This record gives sequence, C-alpha cells and structure tokens, in this order.
Amino acid sequence: MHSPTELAEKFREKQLKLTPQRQLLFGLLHQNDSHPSAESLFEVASKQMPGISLRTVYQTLGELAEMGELQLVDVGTGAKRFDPNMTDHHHFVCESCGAVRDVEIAAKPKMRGGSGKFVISQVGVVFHGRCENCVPTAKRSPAQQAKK
Amino acid sequence: MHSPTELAEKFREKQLKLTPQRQLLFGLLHQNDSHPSAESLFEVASKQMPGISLRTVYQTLGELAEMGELQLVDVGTGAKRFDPNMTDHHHFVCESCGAVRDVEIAAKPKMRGGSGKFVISQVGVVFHGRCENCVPTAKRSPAQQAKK
DNA sequence: TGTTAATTAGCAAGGGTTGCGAACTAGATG
DNA sequence: CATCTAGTTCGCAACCCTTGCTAATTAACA
Repeated sequence: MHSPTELAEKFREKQLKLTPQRQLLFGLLHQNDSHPSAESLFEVASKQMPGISLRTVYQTLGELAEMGELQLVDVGTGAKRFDPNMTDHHHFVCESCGAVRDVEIAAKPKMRGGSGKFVISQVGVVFHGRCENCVPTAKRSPAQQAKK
Repeated sequence: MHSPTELAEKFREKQLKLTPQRQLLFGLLHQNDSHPSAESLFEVASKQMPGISLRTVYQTLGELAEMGELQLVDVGTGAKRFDPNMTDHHHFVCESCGAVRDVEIAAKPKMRGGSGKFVISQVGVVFHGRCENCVPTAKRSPAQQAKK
C-alpha cells in the first residue's frame, strides 16, 4: 500500500477523502523510519505544507492507525510514536538520544501464572538502552533525535 | 524491607526523613497489588491522612523509585503505575477495565538484527488484553479499576 | 530545647492530546 | 461546469498527568 493509487483506494474504501494533508502525512511517514511523534511529523510536514495544523496531524495519524496502516507505539518517553511498519516486531529506545529502532524477536515468550482466562490481544515489548551513537564509550555527543 | 524498622533504616541511609507521609505511602503501596497510579494512591492515602498533597505523593513515589524500592511502570494508559514488586516480571493490562497484573515470563527473548552494539539496560513487556472480569463472554460490567 | 536542612503543600505551568465548532473542500451529482 | 453536502481542516480551549517553585512546616541531630 505504498503507491498513491493504492492509497487512494484504501481511503475510498473507508469513505475517507483523499486530501492533500493525508497524502502528505502518509507519504512522510513511509519515507521515515525514525518513529516520529506527532509533533516531529508536524514539523516536517509544515515545511512542505506551511499552513498544516498539528490538530490535523493527530487526527490523520489516529485515522491511519484505525485503518491498520500504522501502529501507535508508546515507548514511555512522553509522546506516542507512529510506526508504519505493521510486521510483528518490537522496539528499542535509546535512553540517551531517544531514538527508536525496530527489533525482531526470535523467541515468543510463554506465559505462566495467571488463570489462563486472559485474552491477550497485543504484546508490547520495549527495550531501553543506548544505541551505537550513545554507548558510554563513544565520546561524540548523543545525537538528539525527536524525543517528543 | 517491609517492617517499619527496616524502612526507617533505609530512609536514614539515604538521608531521608521518616515522615508520616512517607510511612503511610510506603505502607499503602505494599498492601496493594493493583499497581496504583499516583492519583489513585493519593485517594487512598487521603482517607487516612486527609491533608496529604498529591504533590507529596508524586514526590515520595519518585524517591522510592530512585531508592530501588519500587518500579515505575508505564503501560500506556495515561498515568504511570507504581509497583513495589521488584522481581523480574512483566505486566498484563486489561484494555477494558485497566487492571494491571504481574506476569512472569518463562522464556527470555533473544534479539536478532541490529549491530550488536546496543546496550540494553531494561526490557519492558506489556501485554494488553482482557482480564477474567472483562472477557467478552462475561456479562457483568467491566470492573472499573483505576485507569488514571 | 534549639537549630537547621529536609520536606510538605499549594499553585502555576508545562507537555501531550483531544473536544468542539466554524469555515472549508473533495467528490458525487446534475 | 455549477451545485451540493458529508467529510475535513484548523484553531482554540480544555483536559490529564506531572513537575517547578516557594513559603511554611517539621524531623532529627546536638
């Protein structure tokens, strides 16, 4: 679902209009693997579409998430992050620069304990640590990525 | 570190005064396995100590967390939860009533991908789903637990 | 009992997000 | 192409959760 045509169809299916704002945001999100927050996506979008509203960014992102086009990821750094990668994966958050990376998990954890009556619909795994640019030995200053 | 005496010592070590507020909050937290938010702990505390301030609750919980006496858990439901269980475990969050339960994980996930240069200091795993009281078949209305 | 550094409480302010309503527009229709 | 209207956008106010600041209070030591 990366081509403009396919996007248009997806939107039409859901009775969503193909507005310039939606096209822009959808495109930006897919060019971007930094797991941006609404705020940082807004900043990028503003450059290409000066009058765009932060409100619209939130709204559009929420809609895309409902459509199953992207995930909302809460990595505990304040703002939610948006991730167009819908494959089964988890996240690594650099506690120094705030960067978020996708992480694949080989083993599926098994639960024990509990009554067994639980219905689990989603598992969120977040690794916190330091990325290559921020490991203690590295003298270079931490790359300040969107923490918002 | 459950007895009042041990608590007093711990505090003394850290040059923290043994105030009534701290004693109360520490005690309440350990009687409580519901992973309360600051707000809900505040409500409980207020019954026993009417004038206590929400500010003090936040402050005290923050201090206890720094002391390694409790964990701050962000399960993505808005407010942070506080958990005196410092053993290696993860959390299950009912998406209907907001209840939080401890979950033990048998398998430790192995990471693959990435450069291997990551330094992982913490892994947060949160399961989302429905608890016994809230599974779809149950007709009783979801138990509304502290979602704050 | 006095002294002092730590603590409390209250309020204001901050970040992130959402509700609301008025103005606007994509897309269907004629 | 003009019209119509449901769906959108945008700006603002308001919301929740949390923290900064400060004056008043108090635990703990001498």
